[in-house]
This record gives sequence, C-alpha cells and structure tokens, in this order.
Amino acid sequence: MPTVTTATGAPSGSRSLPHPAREDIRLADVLHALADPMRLRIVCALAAAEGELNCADIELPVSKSTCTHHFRVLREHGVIQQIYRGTAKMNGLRRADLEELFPGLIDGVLRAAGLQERRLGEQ
Amino acid sequence: MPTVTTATGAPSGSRSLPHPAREDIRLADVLHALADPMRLRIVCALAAAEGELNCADIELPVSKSTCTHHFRVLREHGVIQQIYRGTAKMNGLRRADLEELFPGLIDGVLRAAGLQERRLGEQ
DNA sequence: ATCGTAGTTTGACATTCACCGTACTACGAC
DNA sequence: GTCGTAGTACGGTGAATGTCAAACTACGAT
Repeated sequence: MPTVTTATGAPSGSRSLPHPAREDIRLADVLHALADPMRLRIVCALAAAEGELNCADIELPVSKSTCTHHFRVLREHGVIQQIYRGTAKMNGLRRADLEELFPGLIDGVLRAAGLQERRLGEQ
Repeated sequence: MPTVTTATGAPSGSRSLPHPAREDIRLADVLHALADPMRLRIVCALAAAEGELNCADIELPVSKSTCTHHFRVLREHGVIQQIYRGTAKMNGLRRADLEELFPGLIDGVLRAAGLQERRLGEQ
C-alpha cells in the first residue's frame, strides 16, 4: 500500500492545516492562547518581525514537540496562521482578523508584554 | 479549645484575604485569569458597576463553590480585590494597578468582550 | 440564643495542560 | 535513490483546572 494516504484524506504534498474561520474565533480562546509565557514570547516575536517566521527562528527553551504544541494552540485558537513553504512552516500573526474582531486587543497585549519585560529585566 | 484560630493565624473577626502586590502581578497570570467565560462575565459585571459588587450580585450558572473558586482566581492573579463588609464580600476591579502595569489592557479586553457579546447575541 | 444568609473548605472527579522522548513523515539537496 | 533538516504524531507523566455536593464558619437580625 502507498504510504501517502493521510488519515483525513487531505492531499499529501499540500499539507493543509486547519484554521478557525474569523467568525469562530472566541475571545476566551485567544486570551487562553496568550496566557502562557512561551506563547507570549512567540507572539511577541511574530509581531516584532513584521513578516513571517518559521518555527525555528524563535528559539524557546523547550523541546521540539512542545514547540509544535504551542504553535498549534496558537493556530487552533485563531491567533496565528501557519502555512507550509517547502520544508519550513511559516507563521504569522492574524493581525487583520484579530483587529476586526477585537480592535486594539493584540496591540494592548503586546504593549503590556513589552512593558513588563522592561520592568522585570531592569529590576 | 476555641474554634476561632485560623490556620494562618490571621485574626478572626477581620478575615483577611491575600492579594498580590502590584509589582507581583504578571501579564500571563492576568490573561489566564481572564481566559475563562465565567470569569470574563464577572470582570465585565464589575467594570459595568463602577463600584463594588458582592458575589451574589453577579448571577452565574455555576454552584456556589465554583463561584468562590473563580473569584479567588481573579483575586490571586491580581485582577480584583475583595474585602469583607459585614457578612458580604465586596469585589472590585483593581483598575488603577492594572492600568499602571498594563495601560489599556483591561479596557481592550472589556471592549472586546462587549463587541463579541453583541456580535454573537445578534447573529 | 437561635436562625438565616453569604461565602468557605474539603474532597472528589473528569478534563486539560505543559512537557518530554521516540518514532515517524515530508521535503529539498546531493 | 539517499541523506539531512524541519516538523508531526504518539504515548506518557505529573500538575493544574473547572465543576460539584456536603459540611462548615462568620456575621447580622430576630
């Protein structure tokens, strides 16, 4: 048998990743996704790099599988979008969708994260 | 032996509740505290009522003990402050502290919650 | 002193979470 | 084809979470 069939029947060769539609994104889910230091770092890094980053560009003090886990949480809760680009997986903030649903929220969180880092770093 | 001694040695008759100092409040903790539909409702209610509310003023579809739990999470993570006033326990948002640490954050969350409620309610 | 009201505490339970290591898959380059 | 690299999937572990019911405590009113 070929090794190609995926459980979901999705075509192999264009690995697709499920993203919630904009209208299915919930505030509590977004907050939950952001309520983890690791994921907060990821989101800050994505925001800082205006464009897309691959997973390895953000070095985190956790294992590869844990890293995958955090990126998936962010994607499934609607905070980032991920697409395969060759062998890499590029990640980007869903700024437009989040801004439309919860205007100002992400910027507020990012700003708060920056302020806290400065405060704790210099103390 | 009298029944009055509390485990912590706190004087009975002025039941005291531990609150984190402002500088100990962490963004991830605040987001985590807000990342629950029940607690979001509590916070919205407290924000709407400019002053203090006792626990029972916010009716939630959960048991009394679960309610206690959620209020404690909010307090221990620095989102609300609670004080005993006779037989009632009054709750208030720690607006000033949060505003100083994370300016605009709470308002952003509250606004997002309002927008989402309107969006989901009318659809 | 007794009672009702408001909220706590405890213990339990099912679920979820963050984390890991190992085995695996998909892709590009050689 | 074969190999290396990037990331996934699986299985597991210990801790935290949201929930409840039942017994309890503190306070004010009667």
